[in-house]
Amino acid sequence: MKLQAPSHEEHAMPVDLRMTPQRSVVHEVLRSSFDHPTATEVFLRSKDRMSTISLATVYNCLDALIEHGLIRQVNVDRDSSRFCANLNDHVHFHCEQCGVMMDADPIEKLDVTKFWKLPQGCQVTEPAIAIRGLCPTCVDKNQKVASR
Amino acid sequence: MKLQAPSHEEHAMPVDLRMTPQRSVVHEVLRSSFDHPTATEVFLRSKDRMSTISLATVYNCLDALIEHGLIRQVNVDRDSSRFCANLNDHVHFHCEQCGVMMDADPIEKLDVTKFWKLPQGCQVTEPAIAIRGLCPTCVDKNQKVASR
DNA sequence: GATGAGATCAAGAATCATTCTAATTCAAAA
DNA sequence: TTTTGAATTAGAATGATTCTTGATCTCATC
Ligand SMILES: [Mn+2]
Ligand SMILES: [Mn+2]
Ligand SMILES: [Zn+2]
Ligand SMILES: [Zn+2]
Repeated sequence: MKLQAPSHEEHAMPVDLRMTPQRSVVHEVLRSSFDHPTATEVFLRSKDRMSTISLATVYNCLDALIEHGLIRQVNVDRDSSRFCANLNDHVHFHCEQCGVMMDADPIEKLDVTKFWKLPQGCQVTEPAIAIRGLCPTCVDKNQKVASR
Repeated sequence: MKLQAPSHEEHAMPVDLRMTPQRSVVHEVLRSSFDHPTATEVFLRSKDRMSTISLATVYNCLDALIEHGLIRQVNVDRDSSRFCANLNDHVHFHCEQCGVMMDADPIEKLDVTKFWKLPQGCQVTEPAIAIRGLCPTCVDKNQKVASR
């Protein structure tokens, strides 16, 4: 993973990203995906639109799009990174059984210092929240199995 | 990552774990470490106490100890897993600059449904919270650099 | 329109944490 | 003591990601 301390003077919006055909395709794939695909999944979907695109290029495009704030990278544990074109503030619900990942919109801002005693002198950048559980499909599936 | 749906009938406490010399050493290393070492770091520290222990065994021991609830695995993004012998309910503060990881004890229980709109029908198992920021040491270091 | 500098793309190699395999050793039960 | 399954170990395999390197493209300038 690339640790990249956000500098305070950096702008929220991209300055200049040459929107090449490959980057367009990758961006478009993500904007029309709501399941948070992995790099390989993005690669497969991109090939439908541009059969010559390579996995290396998909990784390059994802990096470029992330750096310019057009998409977000989502990590849950050490699983493959997933990617998300929803730029609104949100966290992720992750199904422990099938792996599906869904957006969860914020209701109110969480002040971490209200909930946890941070070590003296720590400066909080951002809490990373991932909500684990069972998606509706898996809840149903389990109920059916249990009642047999 | 090992996806392992927690079954409802499983017991919270370990039933039987043969406490072999290697498992003892790994456990003892973790109980005397407060910096959340990686598997390789656990391996190096274990070698001080048992020079013949192998990395494969350390991985096996960590798995066994985790499965029996004697230690916890901590993941931040896709970095190497870290391990923690603090079994009290707590979350982790992770320094973005130096990578140090510290425990943060809960003040009050967080009800995720108060803060985020979960998709209809989702069953929450557990929220995974990691707090990112700068540790006191890095805050100081940066201040000194800035004032030069 | 031609040229050159720098960005982008792409194939394949390298990396590295982790898992797997298979052979050996160990330990508790019979 | 023999048996049998578990534990240990070295080393190979895996797989996501990053790196390297050469080809290709873009676009400003001539
Ligand atoms: Mn999302
Ligand atoms: Mn801890
Ligand atoms: Zn599911
Ligand atoms: Zn630090």
